[in-house]
Parts: sequence; C-alpha cells; structure tokens
Amino acid sequence: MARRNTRELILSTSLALFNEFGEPAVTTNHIADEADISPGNLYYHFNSKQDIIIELFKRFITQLDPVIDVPDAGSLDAEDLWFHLHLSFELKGHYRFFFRNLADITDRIPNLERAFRALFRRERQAAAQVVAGLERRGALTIGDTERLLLLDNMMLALTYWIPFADLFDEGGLKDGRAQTRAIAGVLQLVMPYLRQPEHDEFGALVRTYLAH
Amino acid sequence: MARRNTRELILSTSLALFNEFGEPAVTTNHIADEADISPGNLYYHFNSKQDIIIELFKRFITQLDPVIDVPDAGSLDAEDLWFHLHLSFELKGHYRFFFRNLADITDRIPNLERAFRALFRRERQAAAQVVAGLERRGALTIGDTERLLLLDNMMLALTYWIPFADLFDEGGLKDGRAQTRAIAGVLQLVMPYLRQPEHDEFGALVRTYLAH
DNA sequence: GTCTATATCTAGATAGAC
DNA sequence: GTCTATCTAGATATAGAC
Repeated sequence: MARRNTRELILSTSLALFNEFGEPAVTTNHIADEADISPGNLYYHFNSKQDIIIELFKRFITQLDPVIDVPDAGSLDAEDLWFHLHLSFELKGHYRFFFRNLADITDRIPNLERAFRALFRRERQAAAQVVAGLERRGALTIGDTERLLLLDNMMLALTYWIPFADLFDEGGLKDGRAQTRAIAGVLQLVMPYLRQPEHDEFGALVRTYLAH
Repeated sequence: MARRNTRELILSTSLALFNEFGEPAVTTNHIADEADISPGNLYYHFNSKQDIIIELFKRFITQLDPVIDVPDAGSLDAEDLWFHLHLSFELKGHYRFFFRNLADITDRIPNLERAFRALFRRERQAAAQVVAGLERRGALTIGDTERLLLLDNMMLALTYWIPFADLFDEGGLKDGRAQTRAIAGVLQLVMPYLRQPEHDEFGALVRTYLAH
C-alpha cells in the first residue's frame, strides 16, 4: 500500500467515524477497516484508542485557542462577533463527536475533563469581555443578575448547539446551516440589551444570514 | 433476603447508579452488586440492560406528560410558568442520566430516538403556546425570526441545562440550586420581549428565587 | 511499517440447582 | 425468586513473522 502518512490517515478516519456514529460506537477494528489497514498497524501508530482521541482533542484545542483568545474582545462590532462565532461553531462542528457525549467522554478520559473545564472557563471569560466591551462603549446596558444569566445562556448555546442540531440532523451540520442558526441564536441572546444603533445592526445581520 | 419487590429495587438502584456514574459506565453486575442481589436474579426480572433503561424512560415520560401538556398554556402568568418549569427541571434532574449522554443513548436504543424527538416536538409546541398566549394578551411583542430563535434557545435550555450543570457539578443538582438557575435562565430568555407590568413581574420573580 | 493471528479482559446474558 | 457457575461475543491490545 505504501501510504504517505498512516498516522494521519488513522486520525482523519477516526474523526470521520466518530462524528458519524459517535465515538463509543466506533471500535479500533472499524477504524482500521475503514482506513484499509490492519488492527496491528493501527496499534503500531497509537498505543490505545484513547491516544487517538487525545491527539484529536489536542488538534481541536490548538485550532480553537486563537479563536477564543481574541486580543481585542472588548472592541468587537457585530460583524467581528459574527465572524468569531462562525469560526468557533465551524470548528466545533468539525470535532462534534466530543460534544455529542461530553459527559461520557470526559469521564472516561481523565485529563479531558480538566481540559474541557478550562476551555469553558476561558470561553466564558471571553464572552464576558465582549459584553463588558459593549457596556464600556455605551452600546449595552445590563444588570448584574441579567449579565450572569446571559452568560449562562451563551455558554449553553456555545457548548450544546452542535449536539442539539446533531440530534435532529437533516444534514444541516455539514452544509453549515445549523452553524448559521447557532450564531443567530447567540447574537439574539445579546440583542435585547443593546441600544441603537447596535441593536438594529445585530438584528439586520441575523436576518441577512438566516435568509441564506 | 425476602425482598418486597426486587424489580423495583433493581430500577431504583439502576437509576441512582446511572445518574451518578453515567449509564455506559454502569454494568448489570454493578447494579446487582449494589442492590445486594445476584446477576442471575437481575436477569430473572429484566431480559436485558436495555429493558431496564426503557422501563425507566417509560416512567420518566409518564411523569413528564402532564407537565408538558398543560391544558391552559396560553394563559400562564409568571408564577404559573415558574412552577411548570420547576416541575420539569426537577423531573429531568431525577432522570438526568438520559440527558447526560443523549446522542449515545438514543443511538443505541432504537425506539428512544423516536421517543425523544416526539418529546422535543411537544415541548417546543408547549413553549410556542406560552409565547402565543402572552402575545394574545398583549404582554409580549416579538417578530417572526426572533420567535423562532427564542424557541431554539428555550429548547436548548430545557434540554441541556441539566447535563451542563452536571459537568461542573458541585452538588447543585441534588439540592436544587442548579434547577433554580435553569428556570431563571429560561425566564430571562422571555423577559426582554415582555411589556410592563409582566416584564417587572418576571424580573422580580427571577431575583427572588435566585437569592435563595 | 505492515501484516496475521491471538491473547486478554470484561460486559451482557444464560443454565440449572435450590 | 434467587443463587452460583458459566457461556458468549466483542473490544482492546499484543506477539511475532515478513
């Protein structure tokens, strides 16, 4: 067969199968089969199935890092925010098997739980910075209780929109329609607290993109 | 041992273990062990592990039915809505293992996927009726796009607040604090679209309950 | 690096005595 | 109804030849 890079082949095959059937339902034999290699070969490149998952997670987080830690989170306008959410949801869709069974997978792989907690903490902080930035510029007004609950609802959408869409999947995750609706959902959470002209800017953006 | 009702013991033991460790991590041997019966005895009462899960689901849905299909959904006030959400989230917390691994569990148990889809459809309809009722009474104004996204965000909270809280669990699910915050989160989603006096009624309710 | 063959382990499930 | 003992299947992982 003389493949260029078997390790990469195993990773991409695993990711595709995990996303399609869910990680627990995909065995190392299935992966080897689908990649047209032997099970023994798979274990030459990876010590365990967990190692494959961990490597996939590392790649996910490496790609997500620059998306979350946006340097000027405090000065984003509607278009910037849309763009950031777009990158975030697209990436999460690409690695959606993690979010499908978050509790199960973080339970079984010890370090993954800590990693996801850290991720959520940073995502929440980033969201808080965006809100704080809008407040500072006088574009947004919100009470303390409301801010807390707004961040809760934002985190919920950022974490579970992908698996939620997956449950009803009519292909929307692959062509990006599901991601578009997710972004619109997040922006709508913020919109009610915006003053003009930002309020209408956000609204127009949502409508434009939702219309395809 | 001469137990009153072994079948019930198996069910309650299973539910407790599933909620604590996640259903995939709990074997039939663990259940038998924890219930102080033999594995053989467990299989005398249930043909399979799936049968236990299905029976638990039946009980969940039987209890949830009257909570979802509220006859006068169109005329709920803030307190009524709070109460309904309370019942709903409490019950979901009681059977939270289903929501922990929704995608996985619905994939493995064929009929469960259909059942959950039906449940979501009904929940969304009920939410839509509540919103429509508020609109009819002049308490709420919302555009068509916004209504759609509002329902998305409500469904997201109704479905995933429990597993979300579970991820960070500091015991909040058992004493009900997590559920309280979930209810507040849902009410906050609706609040921005309310006029007075309903807007302040909802706000006061949220603040009262969140303060413990 | 890759293969075939196989070891190991564990979960779900059954058999048959009591 | 309940037990002990055991079967079976399938998944992860290893051994050793090529």
